[in-house]
Amino acid sequence: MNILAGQERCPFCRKTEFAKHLHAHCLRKHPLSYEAACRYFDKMLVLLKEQEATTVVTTIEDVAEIESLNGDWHVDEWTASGDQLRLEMIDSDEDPDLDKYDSPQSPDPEPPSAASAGSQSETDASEHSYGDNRQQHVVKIGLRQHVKCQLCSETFTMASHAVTHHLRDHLRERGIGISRRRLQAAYARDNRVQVALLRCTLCKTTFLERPDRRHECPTRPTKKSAQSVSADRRNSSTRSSASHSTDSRSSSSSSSCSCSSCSSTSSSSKNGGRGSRHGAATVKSYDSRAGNRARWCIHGPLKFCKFWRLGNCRNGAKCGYAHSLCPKDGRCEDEHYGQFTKDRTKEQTDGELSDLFAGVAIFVNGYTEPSASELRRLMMKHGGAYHMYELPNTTHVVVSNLPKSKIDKLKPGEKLVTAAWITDSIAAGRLLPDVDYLLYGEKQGCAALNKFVRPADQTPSRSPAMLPPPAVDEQSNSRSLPKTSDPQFLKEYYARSRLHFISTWGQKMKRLVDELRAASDGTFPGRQLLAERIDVGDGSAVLEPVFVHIDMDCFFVSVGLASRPHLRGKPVVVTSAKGVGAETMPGQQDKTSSWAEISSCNYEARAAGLKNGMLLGKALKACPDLTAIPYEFEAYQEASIKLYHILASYTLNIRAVSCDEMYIDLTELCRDSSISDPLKVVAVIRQQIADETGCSASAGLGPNMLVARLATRRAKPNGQFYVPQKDVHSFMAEQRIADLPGIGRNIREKLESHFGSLEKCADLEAIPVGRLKATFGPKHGQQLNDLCRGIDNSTIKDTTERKSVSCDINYGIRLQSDAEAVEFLKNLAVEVTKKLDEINMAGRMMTMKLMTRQADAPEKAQKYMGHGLCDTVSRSTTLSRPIRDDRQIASTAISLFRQLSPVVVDVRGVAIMMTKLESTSKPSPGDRRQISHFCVKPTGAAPPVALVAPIVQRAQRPAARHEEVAVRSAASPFDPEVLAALPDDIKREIAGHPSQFQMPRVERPHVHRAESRALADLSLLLPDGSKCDKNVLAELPEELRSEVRRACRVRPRTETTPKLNELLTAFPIAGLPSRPLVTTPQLRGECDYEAVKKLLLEILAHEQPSDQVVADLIEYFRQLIVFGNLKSAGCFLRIMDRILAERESDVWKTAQQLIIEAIQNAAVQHYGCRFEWRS
DNA sequence: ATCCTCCCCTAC
DNA sequence: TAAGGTAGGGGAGGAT
Ligand SMILES: Nc1ccn([C@H]2C[C@H](O)[C@@H](COP(=O)(O)OP(=O)(O)OP(=O)(O)O)O2)c(=O)n1
Ligand SMILES: [Mg+2]
Ligand SMILES: [Mg+2]
Ligand SMILES: [Mg+2]
Repeated sequence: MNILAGQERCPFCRKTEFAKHLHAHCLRKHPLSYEAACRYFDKMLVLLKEQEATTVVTTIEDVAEIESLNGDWHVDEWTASGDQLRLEMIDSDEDPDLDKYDSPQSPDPEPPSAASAGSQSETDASEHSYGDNRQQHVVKIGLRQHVKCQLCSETFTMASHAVTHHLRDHLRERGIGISRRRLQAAYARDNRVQVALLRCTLCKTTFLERPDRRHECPTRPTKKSAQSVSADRRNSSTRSSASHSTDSRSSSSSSSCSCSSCSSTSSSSKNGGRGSRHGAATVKSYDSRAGNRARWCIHGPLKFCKFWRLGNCRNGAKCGYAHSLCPKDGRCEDEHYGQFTKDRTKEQTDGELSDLFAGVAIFVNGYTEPSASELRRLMMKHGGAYHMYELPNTTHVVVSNLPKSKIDKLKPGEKLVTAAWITDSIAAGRLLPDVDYLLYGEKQGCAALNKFVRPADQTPSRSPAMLPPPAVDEQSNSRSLPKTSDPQFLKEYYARSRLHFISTWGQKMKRLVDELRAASDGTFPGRQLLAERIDVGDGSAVLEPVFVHIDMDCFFVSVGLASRPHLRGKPVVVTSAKGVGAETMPGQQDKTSSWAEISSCNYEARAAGLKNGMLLGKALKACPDLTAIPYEFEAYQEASIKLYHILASYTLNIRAVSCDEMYIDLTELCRDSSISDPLKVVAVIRQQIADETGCSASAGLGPNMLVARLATRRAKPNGQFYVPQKDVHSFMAEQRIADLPGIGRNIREKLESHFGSLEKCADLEAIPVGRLKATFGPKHGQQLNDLCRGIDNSTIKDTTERKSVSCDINYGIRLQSDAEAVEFLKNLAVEVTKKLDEINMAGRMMTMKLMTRQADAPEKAQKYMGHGLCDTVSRSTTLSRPIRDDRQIASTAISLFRQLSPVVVDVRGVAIMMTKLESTSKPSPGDRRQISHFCVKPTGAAPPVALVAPIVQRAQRPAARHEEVAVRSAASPFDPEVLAALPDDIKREIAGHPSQFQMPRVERPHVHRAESRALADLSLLLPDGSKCDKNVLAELPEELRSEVRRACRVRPRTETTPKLNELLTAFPIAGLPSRPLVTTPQLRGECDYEAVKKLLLEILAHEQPSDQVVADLIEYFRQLIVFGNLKSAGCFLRIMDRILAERESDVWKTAQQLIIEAIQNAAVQHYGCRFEWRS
């Protein structure tokens, strides 16, 4: 199998150096995460190597790239001062003559001194004999030096992508975030940078320093033949020390070297190949952090957790546990990624770890000082456990006060302590007796929770349909969610999702402001009211600009309480969790573990530590007296519209932010009306809001929007606060950094990890902007700099037009089959189309985003029907022209979905996003007139009914229901023999991810994953004379094959692609009937050319095509294109063209256009060029 | 430099 | 049970 060697062309991209390019494909072109791609590639290399005993690494870049998987580049020191950056690497050689290290008599290797940096020799890479077959490839890389690969003699210049890439990774491991780009810039300035890499070619152990001469490669010189290696792999019992696991992920647990001294270190070599390290005392690798002890986080063994590398954590938000310190030994229930439970523990770099709290497990109940997250960090650091919830083995509950409710919750054997117990113990350096900090109470009767207390003025007979969803059919029977693919599912979901509502309203309010501006006659009725209530035109007008930020206080709760005055003063939340009324259901359901989110909580509830977005269960623990009221979306919308109309009666210098929030620029009003005190104006406005909506609003005033917004925080609840320019500095200095808009949890943590604990803006101000930019990038750095100084030059007018339209559903997605997925995508496409129609735009680019269950996540998420722990992948495609037709959107979406080829049953979230929007001059067919929902003056008596007018349904076409031309694999999904032939570790991997493979799955027999096409595609695309042994590919794990397939599928986007017809010539195999096709495009079950032709002629004979027929044809042609059956596609298209040319029917003409357009889109997507079918 | 894709982050 | 949507800004890294 020489496909990887030499100059053989890549069957996919026609380039040479297959491995390199496949790797590149893996890295860039397919939707797996980078880490996963690397792993797969790595695995493949090992596999192929073992089978062929041929090196596949042909360039130094490959070596370096592979090494990056090990994280074995090592940065010894990093210093930065101002813009000067200096990197010093451990240097393996002060003496360029590396051979001397081989000789046993060579002087003891000294750790290289930093001073040696910059004195590099010409020798960049050398190979030296290490006795027998043991060899060291020493690759030195230095600035402005050429690096020569010993293997292929290819030379590279310094600061190659590969090098900066790895340096970047290593800096990240050390908590230093510095981009590749900046590293490269640093290289350009500092020629002392060097990197040394020493790697044993036999066992692949990598050294960062000169290897200890005691390194004894466990791989004996006897070069095994491919056969014997194979034999080894087929029978694990015969494995010898020379055939260590090829996959480090399993090597840590199961590979054991027959050599007694080997066991402890065998697990730490990621690329361990066939060897383990003996006596490699000088080895320094990032694995050494693990201390040779297998450690686990919730994702499995620590060393394979892709979230582990701090700072390198693309999805870091999702690993909620301190790696290696997971309180539950690798399993945990905390999948919630929201702001309150995500609680990713920061790296423990400050101070010593200890076992102070060994055996102690705390649960923090309510507000504490220090905060729960700090307590958690402390517990992690000092050997204790931190429980998100009260668990049976919780030993201490930490509280700061002791309301009865907390005593009520006390379980036997549990101790209530103050946080001081923990802090004092740490300060004392020993575990102080908890008895001094205990807060005991007698267990008393359980406090009952009033749930969903009805509005005081309403009888229970009020339509229950008005509870959360105003408009949902009752016929959809209550208990469970509709099937994901059911059109009812989306409808119902959108009727109940608060986030959908507030998101939609946010957009609508922006439009409302635009409409009000457009409709304005220049008069402002509100200013008359102003004139009545305050002195106008008396004083001198304010000179400086005045911006006001207005935000309703706990908006949803306020609206809800307007009809429930008896609940005022009590802690109240709005949530979807349906508790039955306490009065009707005596057995109070226990909601203390509810995963429902709180939408809004009032200020009484906030006193107990509640926040918007918190989980109800957690909230109830912190505040057992809580009252929950249901959503009243109509009422929120009404209040919101009133709010905007009120403001618009004073000024149209409005920036809509959300349904309960906006900025206004009062400068003009104050100047025009000669008002000296803007606070008086604001007071009048707020009073009017309270009068008309029954809800309070707060306002912040400042010289810009940023300061105004922060002033609002101070003003809340039901207040106002003005920060004039002269006070800005002092005001800003005391603002908490976390309160700055735009600084969320992650950025705050990153800030802290880089610059230590920062509390106030004054602390942030002290950090030079250059450092911020170096850490966060130019824009974010500047933003941070400006934020903490209260600098904000943006204006009220929001001139930017819409950039994207998307529909995301990440809840309730449970798909059983490909057909269901297609149905759902069609439904979703309709929603996207509606949104595009609303704004009269069409999109030229589509992005599909999928969330899929993480391999080790349970199938049932903790939150009912939630997405659980997921990986996210996305894929986008640029279309030949903007589209806004639901069928085209659906077809593109289906295609993208197929390209992402997820395990359908594991899909937990789907999003379609249209970008590159262009406004459509001409409304598309079936388009409705734009309806202005909002330019209706709300009056107290007549609620703006028009505002909630249901969206006009599109003329219902029969749902383009077509049998997906199912791609079925004739072959058995996964051949057990192939499985048996795989190396043990691969088998284990397979066993660990059963869903990745088509193992017999009785429960889901109908799932035909797109991967089943992999082999077919390969067999179609591989040139006949290829030396590529298909059997080898067949032996790859299926997931690997699918990677290869994807790599093949993904058209090279950037390089010039051969014309499709040339491709056809280049791969004439596609149409050959002799070639056994594993899968075949089918039209109505027919796949034979003549049969399809006959069918096509029949179809074309009809007077008019049905939508169904058009959909079938589109899908069939799409399949032909995807499968490379271009000849057939061309023939059929020409037949169709010929026949339809003499046809009168416009319907057929349109259909033909649709079909051709779909085909061209598919062609562009898959081949990068249009299909010239007429020739 | 600047573009593109695939993310990540934040806010309501 | 539960309804975890969306838009915009921006960074990383690759291609050109
Ligand atoms: N995670 C969140 C945040 C907000 N909202 C909804 C409910 C809020 O009432 C409304 C407005 O959000 P705000 O941030 O303005 O919060 P509140 O108005 O509830 O409180 P505040 O007084 O702090 O403005 O948006 C939500 O459903 N979920
Ligand atoms: Mg609010
Ligand atoms: Mg809720
Ligand atoms: Mg708000």
